[in-house]
Amino acid sequence: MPKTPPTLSLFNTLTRQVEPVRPVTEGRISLYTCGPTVYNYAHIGNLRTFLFQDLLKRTFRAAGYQVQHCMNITDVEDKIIRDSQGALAADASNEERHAAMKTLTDRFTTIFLEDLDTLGILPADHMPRATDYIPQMIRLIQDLEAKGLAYVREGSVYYRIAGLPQYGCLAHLDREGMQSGASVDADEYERDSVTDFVLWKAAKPGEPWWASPWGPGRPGWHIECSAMGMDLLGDRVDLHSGGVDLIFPHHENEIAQSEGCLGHRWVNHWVHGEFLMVEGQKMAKSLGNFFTLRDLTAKGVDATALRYAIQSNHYRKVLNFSFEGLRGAENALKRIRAFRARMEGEGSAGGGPWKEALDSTARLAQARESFWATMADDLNTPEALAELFTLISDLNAQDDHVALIREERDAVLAFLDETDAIFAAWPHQAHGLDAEVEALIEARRAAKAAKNWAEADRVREQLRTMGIVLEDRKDGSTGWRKA
RNA sequence: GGCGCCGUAGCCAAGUGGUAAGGCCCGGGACUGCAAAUCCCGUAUGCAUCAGUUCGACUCUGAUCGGCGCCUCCA
Repeated sequence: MPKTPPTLSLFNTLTRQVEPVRPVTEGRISLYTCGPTVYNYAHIGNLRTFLFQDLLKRTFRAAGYQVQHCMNITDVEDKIIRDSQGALAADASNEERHAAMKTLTDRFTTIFLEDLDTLGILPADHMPRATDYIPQMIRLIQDLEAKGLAYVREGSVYYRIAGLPQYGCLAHLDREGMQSGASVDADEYERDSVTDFVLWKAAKPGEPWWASPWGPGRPGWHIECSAMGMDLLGDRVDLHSGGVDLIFPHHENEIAQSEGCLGHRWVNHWVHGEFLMVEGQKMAKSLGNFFTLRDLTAKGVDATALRYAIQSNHYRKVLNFSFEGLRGAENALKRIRAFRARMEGEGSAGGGPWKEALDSTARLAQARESFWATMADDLNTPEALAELFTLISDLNAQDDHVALIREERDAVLAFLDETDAIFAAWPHQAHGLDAEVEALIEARRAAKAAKNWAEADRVREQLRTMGIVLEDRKDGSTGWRKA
């Protein structure tokens, strides 16, 4: 890797343009990604966003940046309270209410982390839970209060958006438009303006609460990201991301909270991932096309294929998830993995039709350059993968005719490692063979030598059911790979 | 009503002013005992429709049709 990493460009929601990412500190990236609200299983739409964030992070890392990544776990929120308090008696103590909430959020936090692992999503450096940052949130709200940007109504605290000129800059909303579109939340107490949002909610009967300068209550919907983001990543963050639906109100309100407190720009680059549809329709439980990762793996879907299917589409385009697409992804991965296995082996050229000789070193260098140029241009994964595939085609053809030497094969493998560090779908596989497989391969070799084709085919089929695919080579030897 | 996105082959999907990348599927061929893998050839005279700008448009402009999102639950 070069000492100064290459500049990568990303679409910035603030400006609605693809812009180079200029980190506050050269060679380092601070990244805040909005994590889950842990009250249920994540669905594949949620996971698309987390996969996109993983791609974002891995790309910067692979480019040579040191990435400091913070992903929050939101473990206090309306739906969490709704789903965790039902079994409690009306006079349950606050301790009991907190315990019930924690039981629910602990359970789904564990499940969430397992899902991330299944999909090859790297854990963040910081995964703070909102309930561990209540004091920081209170201090932040007090600070906003002191600056005249927050006001109290009946134990709740609201943000006065009229006090922040840049309010609306991310979502590109004007206040008039918001006024007419604003809905009324019957649960809310009186606010100065319907567009003001809540920072701290006064406790209602049956809800867990924390003590605060404004009486018992709990944090509002957006404050945790501001508090934890500033606490863990600082006053100037390079990248902040989430799904497009978070642009408004969540991220707009984070900006209001953080910049109202700091008095200057908090996040330089906001990046948002698009939604996902299923078989051309919105994903909805009522349509029966609502999937969690576990729904899919139970159907035999390979999580890596899902990862590939999602990452082979551009993150800013609506993705149409389909089972046909998943099959296509599996087959595309087979091609890359078979190529990897071929490069890991020694090669045995055998002629065949051939277009023209090529210099594999130069060809590889060109592919690598194109790959990075296209990734640097707003994470254009479809085109980056196209570069990889054309390289594979060219080198397969070359290797058919004149076997690449070990040194050349190793250079190709290094590039596969480099790209796999981003896509996490074609890693090196351990090459150990157990004795049983070894014996079967030998048995087939003997049957072949005796021209006992029926027996040879039977053994080959037996191995195939064990997940081992044999490939007879031109020179008479037999190779194998995992299916 | 306001703001915004999208419509490219059977499916997925880049390109975004200079004459349609790539993947999957499919057909033909080579190689093979047969396979597998791989290679070769083929598969959109056309990029929702119509009109315009231009020497030239999928790419710019306008209109139309269709799909989607946001406008205080939401990945």
